Amino acid sequence: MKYEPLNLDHQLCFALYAASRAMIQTYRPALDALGLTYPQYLVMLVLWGEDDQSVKDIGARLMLDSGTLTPLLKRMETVGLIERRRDPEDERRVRIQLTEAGRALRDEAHVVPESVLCKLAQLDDPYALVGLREQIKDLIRVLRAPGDDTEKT
Amino acid sequence: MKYEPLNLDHQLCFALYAASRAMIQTYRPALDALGLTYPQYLVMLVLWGEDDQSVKDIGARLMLDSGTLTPLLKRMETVGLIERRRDPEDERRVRIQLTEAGRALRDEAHVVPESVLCKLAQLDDPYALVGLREQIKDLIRVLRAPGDDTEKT
DNA sequence: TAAAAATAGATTGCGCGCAACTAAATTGCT
DNA sequence: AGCAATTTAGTTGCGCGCAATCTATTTTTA
Repeated sequence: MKYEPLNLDHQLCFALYAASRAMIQTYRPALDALGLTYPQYLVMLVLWGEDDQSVKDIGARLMLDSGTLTPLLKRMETVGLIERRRDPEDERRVRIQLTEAGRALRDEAHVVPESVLCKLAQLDDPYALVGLREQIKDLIRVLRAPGDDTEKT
Repeated sequence: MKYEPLNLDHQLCFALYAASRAMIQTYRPALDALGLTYPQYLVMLVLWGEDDQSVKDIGARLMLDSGTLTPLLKRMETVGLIERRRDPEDERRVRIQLTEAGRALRDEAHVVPESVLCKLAQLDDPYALVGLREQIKDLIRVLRAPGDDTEKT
C-alpha cells in the first residue's frame, strides 16, 4: 500500500490516540475499585513518589495546566485523598499533600499495573515494550521542544 | 534505576497519554486554520477515505461510540462539512456524507501532516517511526482483544 | 520605593470520551 | 404472524483538556 499521509492507518498520531484510550480502558476496572479516574491516579503516582508538591510541580510532571488540575484536585480533596493549602512562604502557591487515606491507598494500587501487564504479556515480544516506551518519550521530547515555526517572525 | 511499577517514568500508559496529547497540540495550529478539532479531523479522514458511512462504521474505525460521535457529527453538520440522513434501507442507521465543502477541504488538509512531520524529522531516527506506529497498532490489538479476565465466570 | 512585569492558581466556556440509559427499527424464533 | 432479542442512534451526566481571562502575590527594575 502506497504511503498516503491522509490515510488513517498511516497516522502515528491516531495510533497514539487510540492506544492511549485503549490503555486507559484497560486500567479502568482496577481504578474503579480504587475510586480513581486515570488522571487522578497519575496525580497519586506523582505524590506517592514525592509528597507535598505545588500545583505547578504536578502540572509540569503530568503536562497539565491549572485549568485541568484545579478542579481535579478539588475533587480529590473532597473525597479525602489530599489536602490543599496555600504555601506560607509564597502565597501564590498551593501545596498538595496526601492525607493518611491517600498514603494508604498506595498498598491497594499495586494491583493496578498488574491488570494491564497480564494483557500485554500476550504480545509477541513483551520486552519490546521497554524500548517502545523510551521511543515514545523521545517523541514527546521532540514534540514539546520549542518549535521551528516561531523562528523568523 | 530499579524497576518500580508505580513510578510514573516507568508507565507505558502515561507515555502514550502524554504523547497523544503532545501530538494533538502539534496538530492544533494547522487544524485551527481548517476550523477542525482533532476528532473532527479524524472523521474527515475516514470520510475522505470512503464517503457515505454510518455512524457505526465511523465509530468502529475510530473506536468511538455514538455518545461521542452523535454530538460531534451534529456540530460538523451545522458548519456544513457533512450531511446526516437516515438510511432508507434501514431506518436505524444514519448515513454520513461529505458536502461539497467537506470534499473541498481535503486539498487544504495536505498541510496538516506536514506541520507534524517537520517536527518529527528532528528525531535521531525518523524512519523508526514507521516501526513505532506498527508496534503501537499491535499493542492496540492486544488491548482490545477479549480479556482473559472474563474467562472462567 | 513605586510601578511594571512575571508568576501561581482559579474561573469560564466548550468539546470531547464514556458509562448508563432510552427509543426506534430490524431480525430471529416459534 | 407475533413477540423477544438485537441493533443503531440519541440523550444525559460527569470528568477531563485546554484556551482565554482574571486575581492575587511576588519579583524586577527604573
